[in-house]
Amino acid sequence: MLDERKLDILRAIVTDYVSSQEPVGSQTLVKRHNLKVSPATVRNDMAVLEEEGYIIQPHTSAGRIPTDKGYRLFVDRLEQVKPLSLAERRAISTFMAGAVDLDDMVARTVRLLAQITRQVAIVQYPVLSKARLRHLEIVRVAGDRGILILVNSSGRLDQRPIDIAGMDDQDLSDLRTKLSTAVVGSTPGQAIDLLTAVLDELPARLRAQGAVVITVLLELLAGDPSTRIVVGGVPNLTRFADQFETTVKPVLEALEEQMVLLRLLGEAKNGGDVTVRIGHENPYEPLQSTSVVASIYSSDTDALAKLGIVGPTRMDYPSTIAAVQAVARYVGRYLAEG
Amino acid sequence: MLDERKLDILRAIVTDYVSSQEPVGSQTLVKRHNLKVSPATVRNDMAVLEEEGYIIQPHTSAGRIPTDKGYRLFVDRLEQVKPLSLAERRAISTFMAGAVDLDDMVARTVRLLAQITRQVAIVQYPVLSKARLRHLEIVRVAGDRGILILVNSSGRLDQRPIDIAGMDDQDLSDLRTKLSTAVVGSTPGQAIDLLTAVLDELPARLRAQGAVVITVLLELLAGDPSTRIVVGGVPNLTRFADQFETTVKPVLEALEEQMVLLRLLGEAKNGGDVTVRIGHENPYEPLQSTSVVASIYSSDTDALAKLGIVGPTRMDYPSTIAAVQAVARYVGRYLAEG
DNA sequence: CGCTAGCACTCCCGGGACGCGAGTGCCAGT
DNA sequence: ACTGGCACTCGCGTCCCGGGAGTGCTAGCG
Repeated sequence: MLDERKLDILRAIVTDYVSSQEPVGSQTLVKRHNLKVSPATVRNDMAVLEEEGYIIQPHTSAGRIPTDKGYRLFVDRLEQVKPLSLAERRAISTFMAGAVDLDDMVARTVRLLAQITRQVAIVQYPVLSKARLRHLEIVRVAGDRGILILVNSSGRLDQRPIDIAGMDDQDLSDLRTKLSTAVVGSTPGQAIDLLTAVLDELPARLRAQGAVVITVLLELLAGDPSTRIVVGGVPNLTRFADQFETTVKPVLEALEEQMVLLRLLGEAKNGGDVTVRIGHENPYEPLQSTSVVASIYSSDTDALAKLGIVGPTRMDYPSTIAAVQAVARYVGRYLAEG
Repeated sequence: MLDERKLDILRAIVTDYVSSQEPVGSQTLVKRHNLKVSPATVRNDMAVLEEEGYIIQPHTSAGRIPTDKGYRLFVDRLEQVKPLSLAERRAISTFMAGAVDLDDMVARTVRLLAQITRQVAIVQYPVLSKARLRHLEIVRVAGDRGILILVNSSGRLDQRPIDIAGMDDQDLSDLRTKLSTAVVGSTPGQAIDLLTAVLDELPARLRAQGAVVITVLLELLAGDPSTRIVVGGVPNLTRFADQFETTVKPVLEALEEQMVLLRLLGEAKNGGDVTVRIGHENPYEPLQSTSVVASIYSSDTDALAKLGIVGPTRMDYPSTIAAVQAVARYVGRYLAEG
């Protein structure tokens, strides 16, 4: 059905269209890719590709542009991932090297990704399901208000305000010790199980307050902390001002909605490979003419979180995929090392 | 020079132009604001206003639009701040009521502000210069890596990774106690002074490590934590797609730069009043055709931080100013109460 | 049978002409 | 000091038209 030459032609159409942003015709195609056949032959092949749905004409007597299906085939079978240049690799590692804490690392990652892909970057905060709790603290802030603080082995800090009315410093200290000994050293999942038993061991005097605190603690442990998502490189959208309605506007709207972002990154597979979702393949209606390139990043075997970019379907897939992959790997490695 | 009627006309031009987004002519002006004079008279007055630089014609034989100077006069002398509707006030308080912690509060504030002004909202994290340190903790995360944690009376948490190679748990505990007793209860400013003395009191064995930790701690205390800025309502820019080059693009670029945002909010005065910076008055070149409406928010007498919105110069100043003012007050009150 | 050269056809796009309408400035009159 | 009237300006939408890029088809060639 599609012989080698037709695939070559499709590949040429995609790359040309991506770089020129204009429908590409048979003649220019032959010239630019010095094919060994005549424009007429190319036209015949293009007619077939069009029948099969890989390319379309915006209007009669215009060149062809790839359809989503065409991009899909291109991504699946035709492209080879471009290795990053040495300069780019070096940029990545120096960029990440200076990170001082988790927040900073995520901020740097998103900037880095936006910069090398020149698209809008999305990075989800790491979820360390296997991370162990290292520390639990209760701090009196003022009067009846306190804060419950959790620290885990990845350096992540969680906090939640709690009501500590009616407890003196000794009470707080006791409660803290009880909770701390029960919970420190275990994973969030284990901790949830362990906590239910703690309440019974509390001195009667602390029961009521303890129950409140434990409830908050359970929420904190169970609540999915992965909800946090950071976005960067939004000004890159200005490159697509001509597609305002189809690209800029829907992307801006999507970026404001954490839920949408989660779904966009959502089905990135665990295979370590990069997931590409093209146009209508996106789980979010308005992003019909954009693509999402996403990947899981992880340290060791523990799946951590996802990151990716959003851009027009008409993007440079080989470079973008390579960049996302590289950044995901570097971040994973960085996390593993600390 | 400018009699009452001319001011009325300027006021009418501004409000009409803001709502219609089209240059406004003498005839429509007379009709819509049922002025007691004829279009010809209005034209004469407009000629004067134009000479004085308050309005211009985009081209001969078109209506007039306000200049930055015109908006300035309008804001300074002509408008009266629209009180918010009851529904809006109620929306504000219910919106803020559910905040669980500082992060959440800031997030809610930015969403709220974006929603009621329908512009891009900017909120700076509160800086509590008078807040007291409540707690200091050193946690071993893994092997040689630790975290230094500070909690202050406003519920803010700061953290910094530290190298704790060569210290056992007892050392850590000692160091923690020393630092904690020295510092807890004082303001960041005082703490900086106090810390310099602490090093001498440390047992010789802890000197080297202690110096490192104290250095980090000093950085943490001195470093301006107000750098953090949150942005929201970016999709509101889509309303101004027609002014892509002058409004959307520069704003998107400004939003990416924390420093620029700080400068934009920068000179909001302490007077509790709202600052309006119109067009060329902005300290950032590319924002020539946008205005910034900003205010300080504070609990009690302690100045906390700033918040505001960015939008086209052609915006509804009375409503926007009222909204920014109201939100700033509510947030301040909320912070004061906890 | 696959490829190619030639050719007629389609249709987008940019530029020029044109009329409409909103708006202006000016002047004479009240 | 204001107003009515009037000639003038100019942006904007519409239409028309020619050029050009690109196509599909067909006949011919190896």
